[in-house]
Amino acid sequence: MDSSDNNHRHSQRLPEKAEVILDGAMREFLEFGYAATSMDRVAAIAGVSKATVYRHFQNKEALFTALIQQLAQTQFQPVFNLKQAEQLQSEPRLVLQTLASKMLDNIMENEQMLTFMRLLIGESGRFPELAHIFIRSLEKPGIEAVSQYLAAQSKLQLADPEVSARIFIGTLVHFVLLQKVLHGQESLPMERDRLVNGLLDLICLRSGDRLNPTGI
Amino acid sequence: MDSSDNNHRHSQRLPEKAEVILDGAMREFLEFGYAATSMDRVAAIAGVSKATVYRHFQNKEALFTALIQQLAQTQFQPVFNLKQAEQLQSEPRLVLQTLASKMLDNIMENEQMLTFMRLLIGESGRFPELAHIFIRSLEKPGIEAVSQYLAAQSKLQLADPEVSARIFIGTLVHFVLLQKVLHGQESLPMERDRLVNGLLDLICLRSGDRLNPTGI
DNA sequence: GTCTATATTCAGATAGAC
DNA sequence: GTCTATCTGAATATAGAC
Repeated sequence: MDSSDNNHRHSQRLPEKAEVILDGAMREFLEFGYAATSMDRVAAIAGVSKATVYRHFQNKEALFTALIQQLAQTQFQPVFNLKQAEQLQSEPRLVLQTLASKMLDNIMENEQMLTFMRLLIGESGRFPELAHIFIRSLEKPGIEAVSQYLAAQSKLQLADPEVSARIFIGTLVHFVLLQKVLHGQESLPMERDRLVNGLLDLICLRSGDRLNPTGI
Repeated sequence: MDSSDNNHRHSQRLPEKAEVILDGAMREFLEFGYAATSMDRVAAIAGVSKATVYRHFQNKEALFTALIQQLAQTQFQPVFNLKQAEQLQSEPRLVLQTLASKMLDNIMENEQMLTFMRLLIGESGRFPELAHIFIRSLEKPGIEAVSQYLAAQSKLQLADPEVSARIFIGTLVHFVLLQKVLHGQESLPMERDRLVNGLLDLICLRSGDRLNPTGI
């Protein structure tokens, strides 16, 4: 009875079995996808037996959903840390440029993140709850943060800040999707800074700032 | 020897076995994904034996790539038919609105298309050539058509039409991805017309057209 | 060309010893 | 709690008759 609590005695930094299993599961699921990942390999990589895996996770689906939840809420969450300090001390265009840069850096140069996107979108038909987690942990906070920031910039005079936020994020996400996720860099090249600058022009230029050569 | 050409004698409208197999394969791959689709079920749905499937397609990968190629180049190609007639007789904003409407109708209300996007993105890591086909058949023509159209509209005075085209298409694709592919309609609602109008405002409004209330 | 039957491998999941 | 050993079903692919 009292011999069963060797779990939280002084094992604060021995990684729990569940963690080890999740680590192995991450590698496998990200590499092979859901269906092609075998519980045999998950167990082998974690260095435990298959029975142990099944003692910690009811079945393959449960392991997968637990993993995706963990990834969405820890590994791949950051990005939208627009501190108020930064927001206030710069021009909106500079703030947005910094944000776009951070966002693209965090995603495009992180092969694991790209693989995660492939996996999650690919399984979004069979695991709609996981897609929902992705939206709540990543897309929704992102859109809301940008939206609120844009709404607070009276200089920009944006008629619909939430729509502007979706244009901003949508353009960048689509860029990542095309260039990296779908490997379109060579067949459909586009310089990153060129796109970002054009996007910022569209969002930030108030009337009178655009060239105005001929009539009107 | 000469008994082997019963293939193209008068069978012009008896569907060939390969077609029947591809039809069955489409249903299976779209429903279950690549790894979880079994050649047994493909054969059963097509009404042929497994050996027949393997006589027409070298293996599962070959069947899958043949299928995706066919889908990308026939089933899911249309969309960007901006006839010159339409282009010339309307205001750019109206042309773009029509285009956005057609595009969203064609994708958002077509569950097969959404499933196809999930499948292709999900397998883009393991089948990069297929992602490339997707880009060449769908994304590239789309971006180029919009880009050329925008470039020809001198009224719009767009500094970088190709970037504008990417913003236009990227915003719409991301909208589809969020609302439909990832099932974000309830958790992150956005009215379609509101987004499209805001997007058109951003792209089409020349200087002086925006509200200009206070100073400047 | 198409079938039936089968070889072979491997999957998810569990029983029972320790 | 963790292991070894195993059940059961299903997967890809092929051999060989017709």
